[in-house]
Amino acid sequence: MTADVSLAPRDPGPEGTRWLDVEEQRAWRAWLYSAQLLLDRLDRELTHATGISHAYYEILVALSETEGRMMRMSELADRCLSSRSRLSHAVSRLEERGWVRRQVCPDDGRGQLAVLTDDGFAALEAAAPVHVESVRTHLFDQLSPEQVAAMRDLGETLLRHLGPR
Amino acid sequence: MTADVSLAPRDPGPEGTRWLDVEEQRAWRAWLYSAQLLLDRLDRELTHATGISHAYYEILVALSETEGRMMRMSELADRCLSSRSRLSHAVSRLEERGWVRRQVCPDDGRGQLAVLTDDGFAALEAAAPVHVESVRTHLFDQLSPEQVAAMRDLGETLLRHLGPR
DNA sequence: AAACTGTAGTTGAAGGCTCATCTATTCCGC
DNA sequence: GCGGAATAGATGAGCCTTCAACTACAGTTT
Repeated sequence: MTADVSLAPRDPGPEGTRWLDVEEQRAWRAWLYSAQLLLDRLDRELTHATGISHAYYEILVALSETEGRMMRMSELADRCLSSRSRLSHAVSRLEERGWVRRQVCPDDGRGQLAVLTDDGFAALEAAAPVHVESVRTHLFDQLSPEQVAAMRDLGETLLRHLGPR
Repeated sequence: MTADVSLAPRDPGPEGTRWLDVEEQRAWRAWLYSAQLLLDRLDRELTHATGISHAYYEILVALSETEGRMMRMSELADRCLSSRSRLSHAVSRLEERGWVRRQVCPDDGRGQLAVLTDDGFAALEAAAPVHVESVRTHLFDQLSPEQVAAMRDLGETLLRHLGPR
């Protein structure tokens, strides 16, 4: 029924590949589908209700949390799990909206600071309740406290392996 | 520390928004980051090792699992959690690679069948072990059997809410 | 069978992401 | 303080996704 296994029957012998068994496939598919659907749903609802994609939202949030509402580009990229290039493009677009501006970093002539403007902060303030409600509706309202604990445990376990680099 | 809450202190009163508490934030952040990192990692490893993105991989897998290795476009889109438009573009690109071809649906003159070619199947056969190994390394090898069970439970619970529609 | 409505799929434009490349600045060893 | 290596960030091309039309066929009504 699933991806990775449909091929297993055709290459059954002991040839080194650690194929997934039926239970693993189910777990994997359930995780993958739910993750894709949830991320997609949250992004869509936020975008349609506020005009801010989840990617932009994360940038605005990161900036809003710092002293002075400003942050070095590369630090911001790390926080947002974004590549430098992607962040640079995104900040350019946020600049066009008037929500962020760039400023040369005083300490390091190579560096740039991304600064959240008042308009940007206002946009974030308007979007936050919408997003939180969305996360509640599609995630927390669906889960028991035990499942929330398991979700956290799972996430933190994977994070220890995957990053934060 | 996180997104959704950084704004909570500034709008503390009882104004209707069900903000996340500290525990919920941790769970949410852990899930979000781990999901983004894992999806990204798997896609990157597959793409770099085989030239097949995860999105393409899912299309090839879906086709490979059917009788005759062919499927209606819209059914394929549903299986891959893809929009019709996105799938249509993707199939066009796979057609250029010679991995899929289109064929008018005999039953329904409006419909198209996407058919996996032998080359496409061969490409999938080459990619599958790479992908499975990646999923094992970054997911299953990191988790206890209990965590795998929890992951499945979580995914299935969310799927009941989010779809499949 | 003509007209309407709904469904299947495609298309093109616009925005977003990735990758490779490029510039500017800092750091390091001498 | 000079020259090379490393770092910060920007940029442009190409690919991918989305969105809003658009075409074509099917099913339904009259």
